[in-house]
Amino acid sequence: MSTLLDGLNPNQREAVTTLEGPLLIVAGPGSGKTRVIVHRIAYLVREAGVSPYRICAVTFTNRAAREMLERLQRLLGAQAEHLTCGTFHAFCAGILRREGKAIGLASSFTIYDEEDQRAVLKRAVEEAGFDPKRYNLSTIHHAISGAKARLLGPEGYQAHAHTYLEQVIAQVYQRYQTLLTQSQAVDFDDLLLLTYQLFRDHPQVLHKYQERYLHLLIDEFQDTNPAQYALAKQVAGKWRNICVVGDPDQSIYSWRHADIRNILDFRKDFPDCKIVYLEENYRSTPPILQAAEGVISANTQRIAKRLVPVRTGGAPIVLHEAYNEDEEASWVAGEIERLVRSGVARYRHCVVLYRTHAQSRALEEAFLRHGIPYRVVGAIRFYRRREVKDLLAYLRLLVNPADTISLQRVVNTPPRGIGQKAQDALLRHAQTLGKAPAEVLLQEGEGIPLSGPPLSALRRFADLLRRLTPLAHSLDLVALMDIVLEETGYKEWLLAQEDGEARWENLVELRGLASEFKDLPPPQGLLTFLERVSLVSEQDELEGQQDVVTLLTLHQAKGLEFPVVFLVGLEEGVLPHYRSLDTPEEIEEERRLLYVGMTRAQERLYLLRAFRRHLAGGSQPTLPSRFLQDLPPQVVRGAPPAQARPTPPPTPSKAPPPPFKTGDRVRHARFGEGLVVAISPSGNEHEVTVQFDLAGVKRLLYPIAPLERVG
DNA sequence: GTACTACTGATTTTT
DNA sequence: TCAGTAGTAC
Ligand SMILES: Nc1ncnc2c1ncn2[C@@H]1O[C@H](COP(=O)(O)OP(=O)(O)OP(=O)(O)O)[C@@H](O)[C@H]1O
Repeated sequence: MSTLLDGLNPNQREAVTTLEGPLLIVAGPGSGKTRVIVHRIAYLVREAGVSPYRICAVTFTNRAAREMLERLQRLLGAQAEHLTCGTFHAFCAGILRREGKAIGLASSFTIYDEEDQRAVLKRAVEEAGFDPKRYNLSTIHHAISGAKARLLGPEGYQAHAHTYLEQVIAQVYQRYQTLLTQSQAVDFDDLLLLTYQLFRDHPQVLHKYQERYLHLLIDEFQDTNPAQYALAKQVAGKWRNICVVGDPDQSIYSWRHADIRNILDFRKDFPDCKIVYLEENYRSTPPILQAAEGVISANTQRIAKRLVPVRTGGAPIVLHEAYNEDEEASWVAGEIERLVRSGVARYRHCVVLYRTHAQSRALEEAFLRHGIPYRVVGAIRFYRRREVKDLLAYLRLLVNPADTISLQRVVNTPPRGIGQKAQDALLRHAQTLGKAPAEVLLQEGEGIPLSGPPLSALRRFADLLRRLTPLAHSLDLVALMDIVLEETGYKEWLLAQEDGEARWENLVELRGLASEFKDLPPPQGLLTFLERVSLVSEQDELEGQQDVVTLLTLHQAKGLEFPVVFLVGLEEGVLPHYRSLDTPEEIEEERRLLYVGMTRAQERLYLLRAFRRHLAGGSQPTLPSRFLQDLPPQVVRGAPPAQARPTPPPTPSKAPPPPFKTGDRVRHARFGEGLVVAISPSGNEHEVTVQFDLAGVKRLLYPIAPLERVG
């Protein structure tokens, strides 16, 4: 009966059995946070008699959601199916599908991925009258995404736009949003923002969900953004049974606008909240935990937490310095071989973690040489492959003719003689009619200012669309895919391409994935499939069964645990990454990334660095990561720590004072231009506080940060 | 309109 | 080092 509480310590029990009111759980890695969420849900259902239908659990990744559901299925059986369990994005997508009408969004709306968003953005920049080459699309995209994460629509952003660049962005944002709306499409951030606005402006819709969700639970709360927190407050507004779980030291997504201040705000917004601390670590051996503590305690912007290992004994951390990345990889491969041969571990117990995907290459080569089975959770995601996106674009277009980006993608793929000029004519014509281009084609297609071969090519394409569109509503998904591939000539064309066979295989695989949805009634199967494809990424498919070594980025490793962990590339420029060296905040986040990586390990932890590494062309000498200095020597075996602490980065003993003063305008390679607010000496450097036009206030170390005076 | 070549420019992390 | 693009030739 109370087996649910048996495997829990007193604090965990308290967190599981405190059912009423707001609850904040703050705890370090391996302290059982996720376990508490799972058991709390099971307890709510089994002991408190709460209907699973009335519980909503939010996770950080789809994979985490699936794992949580699997664990709950074991505890609750079939009842678990009625739980709502997913990421904020998936949760919002579902709400918008059902309730979007209220804000003018058709239930067949399309979710644009990064690439699609960029295409829209480029067009928005042009249409707003700016030269897309003069503005960095990534900067603008990041700014718009940041605005949305802070719940600012175009008008709201405009109101805060002071500098010229911000004004430009405000106009582009406005245009970008119009284009999305016209295409009945949303980007990732819109999923959150639009749901928030829907709830805000349509109380009757909000009430429905407020009433339903008696309990809301949020995992990895330290990596939520303001929009997500606002949504959580809306949904929990009626019952106020909101339970959030997080660890500020594991916050590693601030670049995606996550904000740890949500934890502080939670205490302010719910002053009656109960706070539970979990202070026992069940995962790692004491040396691993001690080493990780050593690293994280060097962060200044942090509140120390107690974290006591439950386990005893344990091997010391192994530090290894290799000559270059190839030898680093070989060493890892050799060590894994040794562990497996001696029966200490199996392949599937080992994981190799790195800062960037590019680092996986040397490892893969070494594993191939050594005949070690492995799996990389890659950067080139399956669903982003050209041929996969082409087919998906055809499918999207059939359910959402307003989707102009998809139309542009497929209208001349395979080549049909509809070039840039014909496409422009169609787009312009549609614009004057106030309709979507594909709708113009579907309806009559007359009046397009074209003649001759381009016009007949366009007419043939219109016929194709007219033939295929009704099939989306009558055929099952797999049959539909087959017909589309045949009728569009895509299959034939693809197979005639250079690497056509291999790319065709990807479509066969996609078809296999789609078969899961083939039994849903016609348009539903397609809609569900398209949504899944937009929200699910490859690492969500991480299956634990096969006996292979796993290769992951540090970000992907969040929330996982492995008996044996190898962390490679512990060098200045790699970890901390050279693109994250400019502000103390960025460097602290890099340090947290290392902390997250180290605390994945249960039994054995290896830290590696290479003396030389391939960067931008040639092989270059490296310096050991500054974070290695903070490893307590008594828990480390391997290269003497003294070696790991030559002078911190390339700082000459006395740096020159900055050639600017408070009030001057300066330029930074990444943050753009801004105003110097303060300068103060800091060690050998000067800490310069700059109010950037776009990037906000940053503290930078001159001359480490590339700042130059302008004007 | 299409296909190829030569050049440029920029290099993190992802729901 | 390489990928994406702009420009050119057919
Ligand atoms: N009371 C307990 N008794 C035994 N094992 C426990 C207990 N609590 C947690 N564990 C184990 O500790 C490990 C870590 O738990 P869990 O993944 O829930 O921690 P977490 O706090 O979510 O970690 P992280 O923040 O690093 O993701 C798991 O293997 C879990 O089974």
